[in-house]
Amino acid sequence: MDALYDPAAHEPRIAERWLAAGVFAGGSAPAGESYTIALPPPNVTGELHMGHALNGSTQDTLIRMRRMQGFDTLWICGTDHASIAVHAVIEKQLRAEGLTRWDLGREAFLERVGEWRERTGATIIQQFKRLGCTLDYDHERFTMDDGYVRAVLTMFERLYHKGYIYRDNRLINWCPTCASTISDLEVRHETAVDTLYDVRYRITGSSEFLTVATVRPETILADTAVAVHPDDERYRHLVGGTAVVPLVEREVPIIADEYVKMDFGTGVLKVTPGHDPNDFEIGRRHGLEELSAIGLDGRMTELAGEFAGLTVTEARDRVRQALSDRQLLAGERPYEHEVGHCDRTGDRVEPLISLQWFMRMDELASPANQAVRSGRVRFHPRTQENTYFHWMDNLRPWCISRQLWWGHQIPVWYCPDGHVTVAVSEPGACAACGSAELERDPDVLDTWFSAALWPFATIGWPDADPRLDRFYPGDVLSTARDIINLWVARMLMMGIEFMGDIPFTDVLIHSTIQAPDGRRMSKSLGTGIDPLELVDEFGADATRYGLLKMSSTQDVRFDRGAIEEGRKLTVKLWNAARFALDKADVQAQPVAPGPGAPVEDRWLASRLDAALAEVVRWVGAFDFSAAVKTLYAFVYEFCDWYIEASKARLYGEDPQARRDVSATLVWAFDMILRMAHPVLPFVTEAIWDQLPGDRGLLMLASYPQPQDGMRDDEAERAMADVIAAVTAARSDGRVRLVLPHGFAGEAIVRSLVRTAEVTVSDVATVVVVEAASEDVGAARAKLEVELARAVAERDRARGMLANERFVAKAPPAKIEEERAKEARFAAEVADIEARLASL
RNA sequence: GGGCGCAUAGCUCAGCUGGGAGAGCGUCCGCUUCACGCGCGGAAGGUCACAGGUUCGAGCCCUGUUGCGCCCACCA
Repeated sequence: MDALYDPAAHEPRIAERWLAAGVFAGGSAPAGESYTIALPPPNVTGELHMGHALNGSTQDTLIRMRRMQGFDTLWICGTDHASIAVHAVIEKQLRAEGLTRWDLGREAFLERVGEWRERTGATIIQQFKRLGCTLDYDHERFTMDDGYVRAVLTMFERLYHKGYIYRDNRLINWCPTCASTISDLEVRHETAVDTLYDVRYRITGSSEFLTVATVRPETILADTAVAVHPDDERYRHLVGGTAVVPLVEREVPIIADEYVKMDFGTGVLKVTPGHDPNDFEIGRRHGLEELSAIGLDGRMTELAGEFAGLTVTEARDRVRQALSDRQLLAGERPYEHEVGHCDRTGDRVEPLISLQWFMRMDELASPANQAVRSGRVRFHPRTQENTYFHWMDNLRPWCISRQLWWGHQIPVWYCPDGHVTVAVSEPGACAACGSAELERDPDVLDTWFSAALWPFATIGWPDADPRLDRFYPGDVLSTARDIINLWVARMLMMGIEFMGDIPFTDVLIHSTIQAPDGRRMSKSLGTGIDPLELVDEFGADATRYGLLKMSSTQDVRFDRGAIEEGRKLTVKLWNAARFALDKADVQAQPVAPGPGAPVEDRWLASRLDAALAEVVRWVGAFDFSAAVKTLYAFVYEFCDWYIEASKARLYGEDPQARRDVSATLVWAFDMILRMAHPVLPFVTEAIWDQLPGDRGLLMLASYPQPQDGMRDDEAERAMADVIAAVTAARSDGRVRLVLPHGFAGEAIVRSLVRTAEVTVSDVATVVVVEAASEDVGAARAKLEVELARAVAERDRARGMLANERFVAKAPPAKIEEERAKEARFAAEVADIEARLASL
């Protein structure tokens, strides 16, 4: 074995071997239960970022452990076409060339997207391989491959026929740069400081005015009412009358609506159904006309008269000026409020009325909601369920059509009479009138519409596929918190609707790793840290370890030290293995220490089993940080104590002792490598590789079962004493050891002699009393230690019982507990005293 | 505007149903080269954000304050 472990020299080679084994497809363990995870599909052209690396590490740890435990595992692999995100990237390139997507036209644009995809490729999938992720690469899916498109269109058709999908003229969120609608969830609200203008509306048949406040004077041109609160005494007499909209001189009704806040400004609201979500609702309630002064091109429409053709910002200034000129501007002041922005482009969202496709989700939501409320689907951490419920309880129609080109084109055809035909493949004739003159809806679907099908469209749906029976419903969905509603909620709804069952039972919401300074990791801020650079520098194992250690139920700051710790652990394991391979008889059959084995061997078995049980428990509870820390602590304990202790026998004269300790060491490595493999797959496989005999791939070996029979309290206690005694001796320079009989601690002792700068003659290696010691003094010392400990414990219990208030007020059960403790310690003390006296 | 969460050692974080303040890194001291200096041992370092309250007892429960993060949201 190489003296230095160089991850770069081993990891790619090992990754190749895993891939060649071809066992990631699912179905590799037909006898076992299935265990399925669907990878959240990264964007086609994405690069592996910290979130992917963390999520990949957690999912791979789960998959590897379950595979080793005999489950038939499937980790679904693939990428997302990311409609709007890809548009944003390509159109930015085009802008740099002075072009727009319309200059190219749909076909050329899509060609360009194709080329770009070709060039940047699905590198992210390669990067997952580098991290050691055992995804089902052979069945990689793409949300726009043929089968998947058919699934998406089938879903659209079925939902249309159920009446969940419909076309409507409603107020939608319009992103001017995308030139498309976006959904409510794609709107970010940000604080902005604008100007609030007070504008005067003349009351018809009067010389009086009503003053309304608005931050968007240009929308006055589309006003269709003025509203007051029904209980507002000041204006009650005006309700039913009309007012005149400034500039356009349109007479509009004065209406009463509960929505109006009496205490805001003058308590009078201008109603613009065409450009404001609230006003839209008011308009629908009162049957108001819905006018548009702003067009889909972001410019003022014909309705705006003299302002037609201006951009919104230009129009705002000009309208302000015009109002001012006519003495209709009563005031203006800075105003801080929340403004919607496009999540992708950062543009201010323009609320506009437009004919779009919508999906209502209330009926679909109810069983999905129930699945979580009943606990069939559990979020980890649990608190994240609030996010889910809050959204699910307040669902509004989802605008699913996008005026984009890259994506699933809506499977709807219109005939000249405007009839609608919905079909998965192009129909020959209009379903209503038989006309052959059909034109397909040019719009595409929201990316999240197709993503909602991911857990089952990837394994065969809508066809009958045996994999659907085998791997659906899946088990775990691991993702970031920001797409709980965008994606997780919709997968639950669609899974229940189309598959009749939930797509997974556990939703892992992993932490967001922030930059070391606490800011969000982002390319644009320059705060990003490339996980691949970490892999290059520290190795994939170390990176996985570090990310898992950092992972938590809340956001954490990136800590390079955690990755370094991972590297230390990797190297430590490697070197420990090198020791065993060089010094022990590795041809020995692995033998678990039995009852007659030396105390340090029994201690090792006990500790190893405890650590194993803990790791299994933590991974099962999705606490990867705790799992990984347990592993680290155990490996160090093993190296610092067991390996040191083993040297006495290994380097000693007794051939039988040498054989025994070799058998134990080989056994320990066999166990530790299996145990650590899901977290540190590469280094463990590399070591496994060098063990003698044909063992096959460690990846495919079985995961050890914790066994209570392994626990050996006596050995644990004995070693605890040794460790305590050695530690104390080391620190105060006095070396007075109390060692169990047969304890092979000479290496430690030798080391102590050097450390403490004492000579061998100062060292008393003694035996424990249980071993029928010939050194009574040492045995007495050993018992004294035990006695002191028992007395200390007893005094602690007495401390509680001596507390009068405790006795007076503590619950009886607590007091009982303390009494029992005291009694137990008293008995122990008596026993030890008796044994001391007998010496 | 509503909701959720976080403030514990210089740094990054653990602390389960309230009864002994922890880990890793860093610092300091010492050791060592027969697996590993990517090593070994030890030490120092914390009125657990602040102010109240409940309790015999609070890092943990309650109230408030301050600072930070996130999610949701149709008040011009």
